[in-house]
Amino acid sequence: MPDQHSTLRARRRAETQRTVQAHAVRLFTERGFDATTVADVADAAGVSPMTVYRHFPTKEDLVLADANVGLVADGIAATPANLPLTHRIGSALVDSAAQLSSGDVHDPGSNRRFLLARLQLMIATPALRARHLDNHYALQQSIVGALTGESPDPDTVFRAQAAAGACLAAMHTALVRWAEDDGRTDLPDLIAQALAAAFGDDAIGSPTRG
Amino acid sequence: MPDQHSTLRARRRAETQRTVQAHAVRLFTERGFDATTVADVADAAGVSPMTVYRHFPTKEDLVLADANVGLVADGIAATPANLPLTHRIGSALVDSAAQLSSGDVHDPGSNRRFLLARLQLMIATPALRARHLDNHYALQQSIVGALTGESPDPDTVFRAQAAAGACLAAMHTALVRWAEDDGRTDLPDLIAQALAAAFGDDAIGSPTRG
DNA sequence: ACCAATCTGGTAGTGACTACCAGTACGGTA
DNA sequence: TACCGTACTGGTAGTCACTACCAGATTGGT
Repeated sequence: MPDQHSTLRARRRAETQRTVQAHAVRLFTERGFDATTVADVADAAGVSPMTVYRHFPTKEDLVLADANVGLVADGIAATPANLPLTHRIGSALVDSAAQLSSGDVHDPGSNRRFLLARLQLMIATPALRARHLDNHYALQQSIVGALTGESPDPDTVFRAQAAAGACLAAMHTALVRWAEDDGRTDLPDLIAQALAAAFGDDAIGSPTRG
Repeated sequence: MPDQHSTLRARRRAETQRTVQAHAVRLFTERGFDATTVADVADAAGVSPMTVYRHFPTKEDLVLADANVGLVADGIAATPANLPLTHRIGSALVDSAAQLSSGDVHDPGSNRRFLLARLQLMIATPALRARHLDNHYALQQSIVGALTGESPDPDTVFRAQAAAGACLAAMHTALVRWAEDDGRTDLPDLIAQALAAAFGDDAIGSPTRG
């Protein structure tokens, strides 16, 4: 069997995923998440309900699915290990946000606009908000992994978990504010402000921004 | 209409709620949350499935429902307003945990044991974990309300939200550790340690413990 | 004894989600 | 070019959470 699967199949698969997710986010935004059935999404995307479930395990994943998982953890590993934990995590979060929130605010097809629409859905819909916070919990574990490496010391892991969870919660506050402002405020700035509010104004090093 | 409803009706209602929830947590722990249907819970509790839904809006609420909401917010208001935000929130969290986690570890009918069983379910089951984190989000809002009062200044609210979210995330790390240790460690101590790991060892004032 | 409010239960749905099965298109091979 | 294993897609039937809508029973106050 070919371990490197064909590019054509993979591209088609990614294509349908993007199409289905785009139609889903559009319909959810227009009519509301609960008022839109999976069958509606399937019809709009021109596929069968079965195909939707093949690509997205649950209806909620139509909004939550994100290809950019792991970006933060990679950024963690690139920070100097001698800094305090909250320093390292905070800088990585700010940098990742700078990468993800790039793009034009007014371009409706931009990645930034799509991210914003998904985020607004996640905040407004209870079921999505809950799942979104649980994703943060998973992200926290990957950050802890990047911070502690193979260290089996329970106390080290515990401290890293507490720091990572606190940083992510502060970032979440910034994300909510960003969504409420409809993306008009600079997201990395908001995250830095939230981190400063939680950990003190001097707790965050100078992020890599001009 | 009588605004103060009869004590007999209220007591019976609370009684059935306790019974149903106790059977639910027991069955969920024995067989797993997903493998147990609401009908199973209703049968075990000796009521109809309809009655279960009258008392608990969703299956998840059978585990999540907690009468002790508002305890933290009350504790916040009792803290001196001149302390840093994370100080005030942290002390209130430690104090609330001391009240809630009291009771014997070995007494299977104790409130502490029941709280522990529910917490272990919330951590092990993805759907419950997500809802639990969303409850923390609601708790965060109530803390912010207790902190800021009627202040309409957006920046004040933003800073309070960031601080409250960060403190709650640190507490959650402590809760997970407590559940993993099956309640053997002192919960207020764990929370204080988590807060110290996130905000620095000197960030938490002396909690009201001997 | 009577009324209003509440609690409880039954029925018939909707909708998310899951096997199980069949048809079809792709990718590599002879 | 013909062939075959694999993956993608679709249909059917079913489970289960959850929701109106309705009917009977119980409680509290008049």
